[in-house]
Amino acid sequence: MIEIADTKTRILDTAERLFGQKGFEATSLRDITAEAQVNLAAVNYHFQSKDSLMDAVIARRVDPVNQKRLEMLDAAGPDPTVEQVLTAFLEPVFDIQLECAAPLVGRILSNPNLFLDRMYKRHFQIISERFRAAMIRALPGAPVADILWGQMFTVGAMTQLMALSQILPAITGGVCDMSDRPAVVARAVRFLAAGFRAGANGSELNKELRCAG
Amino acid sequence: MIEIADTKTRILDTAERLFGQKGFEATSLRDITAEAQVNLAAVNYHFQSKDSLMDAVIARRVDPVNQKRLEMLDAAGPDPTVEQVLTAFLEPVFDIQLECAAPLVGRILSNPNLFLDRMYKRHFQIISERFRAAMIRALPGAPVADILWGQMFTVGAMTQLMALSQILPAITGGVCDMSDRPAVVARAVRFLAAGFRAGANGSELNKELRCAG
DNA sequence: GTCTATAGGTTGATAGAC
DNA sequence: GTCTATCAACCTATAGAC
Repeated sequence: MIEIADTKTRILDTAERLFGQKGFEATSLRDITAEAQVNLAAVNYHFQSKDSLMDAVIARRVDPVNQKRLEMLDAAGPDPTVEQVLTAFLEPVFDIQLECAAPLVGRILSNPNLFLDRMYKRHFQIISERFRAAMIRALPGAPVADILWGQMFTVGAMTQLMALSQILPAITGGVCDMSDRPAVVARAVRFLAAGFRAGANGSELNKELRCAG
Repeated sequence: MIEIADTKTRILDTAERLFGQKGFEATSLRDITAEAQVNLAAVNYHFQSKDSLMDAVIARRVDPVNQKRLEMLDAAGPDPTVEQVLTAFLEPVFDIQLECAAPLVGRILSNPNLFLDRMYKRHFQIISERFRAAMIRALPGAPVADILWGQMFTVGAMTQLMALSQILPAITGGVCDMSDRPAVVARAVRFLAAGFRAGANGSELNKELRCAG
C-alpha cells in the first residue's frame, strides 16, 4: 500500500527539489504548490514564510548527516587516522539522496552571506571544530593553518561533487559519475589524505607556522 | 584626474557586484540602475536583456583569465610538472578582483544547469581539455579517470576559496585569509599535487582502470 | 544615447469562509 | 487544516519623446 505523504511533507519534498533545480529566488511558492498539489495558503500555514520553509528544508537533511558524522568520528576512537577522519566527514554526505539535496547545498554553500548566517553558524560550526580537533590528533605537530586550509579544500571538493553530480558524466565524457558512491568516497579520501599529509610535511612555506610539540 | 566610467561600464561593474552579493534572480535591474546611477532603460539599450547582461559580466572576467592560463601552460613547455600545470590553472584566477567576481563565479558554478549551458560549454570546456592533456603528460601512465576526478577536486577547492573568500577569516578564527594570494596559490598547488600523485600511484581501486602505456 | 511612462505579468502574504 | 479571493508591491521589457 502506498502511503500518500501529508501536505507538510509534500511541500518539503517539492521545495527541496525545486530550490535545488532552480535556486531559492527563482522558485516561487506557486511553483512549489502546483507541483506538490497543495494549496498556496498551506505553505504559509505550515511554515510561516518562504525563508522559514528554506530553513526547514535544510535542517531536515543536514541534521541526520551531522549526527552520523559524529557517530563515525566517535567510532574511530581517540587517535584516528587521516583516512578515518576524512571518511567520517564525507561518507554520510553521500548517503543522502544527492539528486535532491546536492544542488541545494552546493548553491547555499556558494552564497557567502546566506551560508555564514543560516548554515555555518547553525549547522556546521560545531562539526568543523570537532573534525579539526580530530585531524590535529591524526597529524600531530602539523601547523593548524595547514589543517584549516585542508578543511577548506576538503569542503570544496565535497561541494563540487554534490553540486555537479547531475552533470558529472556530461563534462567528463561519461568517465565520472556518482553511481558507485563508496568508490567515490574512497577516491576523495585518498586524494585529500595525500593533500593533508603533504601540507604537514615540513615545506619551507610552513616552517614558521609550525605548532610547538 | 578621475575618469568617470561610461554608462555601459558602470552597469557592468554594478551588475557584477550585485549579482555576486545577492545572486542573479535576487538582483533586479532596478537595483543595478539605482546603484550605477543610470536609467533603467539604458540596460535594455546597451544589453538586450537581463540574461545577456549576465553573459557580458561573466565574459569580461573569464576570458582574460583563460587567456593567461593558456599562456602559462604554453610557457611550461611540452612536458610540464604537476605543479606547473596546477599553477597555470589556479594562479590567473586569483589575479582578478576576488571581492567582485568570486561569489559570482562560485554561485554560477553551483547551479548545474546554468553552469553547463552558459559557462562550461562556452568558456571552460576547451580549457578543461587542454589542462587534462597537460596533466596526462605530467603523470604518464596515470588512469584518465584519476586525472578527471582530480580535476573535479581541483575546481572544487578553487571554487570554495573564491566563493568563501569574504568569510574565510570569520570561519577560521582569523587564521585563513586571501591577503597573500601567491602563498594561497602555492598552498593549494602543494595540496592538490599530492592528491594527483596519490591518485596515480597504483592503489587497488585503480588497477583495472589503468591506461595502456 | 538617454529619458519618462507604462504595459503586462508575477510575486509573497493574508483575510475570511468552511 | 484547507480553500478562494485578493492586495500591494515588485518585476522585465518596450514604446516613444527628446
